[in-house]
Amino acid sequence: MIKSKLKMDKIRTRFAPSPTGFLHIGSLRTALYAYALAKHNGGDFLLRIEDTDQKREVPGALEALQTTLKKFGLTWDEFYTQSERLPLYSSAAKKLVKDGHAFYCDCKPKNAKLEGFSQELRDPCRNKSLKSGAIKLKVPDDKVVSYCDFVHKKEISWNTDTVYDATLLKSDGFPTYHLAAMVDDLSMKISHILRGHDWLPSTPIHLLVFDYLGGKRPEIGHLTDILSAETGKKLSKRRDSVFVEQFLDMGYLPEAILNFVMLLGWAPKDNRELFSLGEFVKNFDINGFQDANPRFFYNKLNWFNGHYIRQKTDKELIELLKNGFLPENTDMELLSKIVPLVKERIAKLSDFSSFAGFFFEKKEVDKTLLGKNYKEHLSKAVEALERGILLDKIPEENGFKVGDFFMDLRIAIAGSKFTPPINESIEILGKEESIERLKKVISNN
RNA sequence: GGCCCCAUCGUCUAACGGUUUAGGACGUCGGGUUUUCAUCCCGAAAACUUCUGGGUUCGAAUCCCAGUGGGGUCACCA
Repeated sequence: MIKSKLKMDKIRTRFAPSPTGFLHIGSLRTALYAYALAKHNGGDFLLRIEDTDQKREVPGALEALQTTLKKFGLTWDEFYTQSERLPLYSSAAKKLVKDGHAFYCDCKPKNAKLEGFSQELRDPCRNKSLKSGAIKLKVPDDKVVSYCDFVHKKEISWNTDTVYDATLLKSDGFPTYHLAAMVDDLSMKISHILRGHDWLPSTPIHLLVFDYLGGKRPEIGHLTDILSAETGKKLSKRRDSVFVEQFLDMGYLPEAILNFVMLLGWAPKDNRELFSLGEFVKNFDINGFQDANPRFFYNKLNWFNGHYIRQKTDKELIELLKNGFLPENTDMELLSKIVPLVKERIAKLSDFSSFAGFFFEKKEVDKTLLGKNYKEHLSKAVEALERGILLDKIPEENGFKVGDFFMDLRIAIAGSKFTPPINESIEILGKEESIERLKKVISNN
């Protein structure tokens, strides 16, 4: 019997962000998939910083990026910075000129944002045989370039008559993405390029560059765009929360964000939904990629987050709450008593204050919420507390309706109809404070 | 506008030509547990039969074509 398993080269993927700000939620997903693709097959996952546009670089962005990636458990095996590899790109560009696949251009750079801008397909400098300036790709006429996308699992092709003479090396000596990324993917022996859908239209440029540079072209796959639930368009910084750090600040857990995002654009055959990073890597299947753009709905994110919050031990949850979700100078002993009561009531860490805020400060009591017998209810409760009698006995002894009695109590103590269990809350709050709050409501006409 | 991608419940998706009266999850609604809310458990509605119209086939959500609709992209940014 012949076991014919194709001996594949080692899988090597990369995440290649530019250090221009926070980590986009879509980028996190791209990184996750690239990581899983590599790790599922025992391969390497590289982090490559594409900092070839000095103007857009944001100080500190690189460090922030790495910190965030690590929070999600996405660790890399190798690290590269393009700005430290400049000679590689310029010599590659010069080789392309020498081989007749690129040319120098001394036109002044155009700005796409300017009004009346229109891209010319064939650059006027392509036959001038200039000896200096920017270097552009000499796109051949009427040729078909194609590749098989491993996300969409289909062949995609272009006629080069629709491809413009893209700039490869800028006049400042820095490469553009079109050059740098291809040179690097080749030299770093990347086996699979996984990137956003927005790169799909410029893929023919990259195919040409790969072919002219020589060597084995990596597999290429384009991930779907994540669409805004409201607009149905790509998530935008202006309207939507798009940065991972924003979600962290809102009180979403890394496990939940990761789990949510992995199912936007990928699904297993058995429709399983709960995955840790490790489980995802184990179950990862390249056939699970989706073709259609998903929408970012918060419902499921919230559900995942609630789920993962409940998975935490009280101690772990306290540590998480310490990251900016607690009132100033929170008493830790008090907190450890409160946390078990709110754990299954919150969907986000930031919900803590709305459920447990009354433990730390007196809340305004809206009298219209109280029942018509509230004074009687509260007076008996005060009496019981003062004499140390169990509150549970009060309704029966006085002929109160149990629900009404405790509801008035709840509102007077916490200022809300929705609270943690009121008996336990009173115990935590203390007899004195509780009595004081009840009396205040009784006397405040 | 040119080029490219896409199209199953409100949302994320399963179904890879026939076990489909299209399955699951979130959300919604109803019920149970509970002194509230939440958790948890049970159940229901939900895709004018898989955007529309053609074709291929004994048979199509699944393959092909067209239309329509949605998205992306057209820089010396990535």
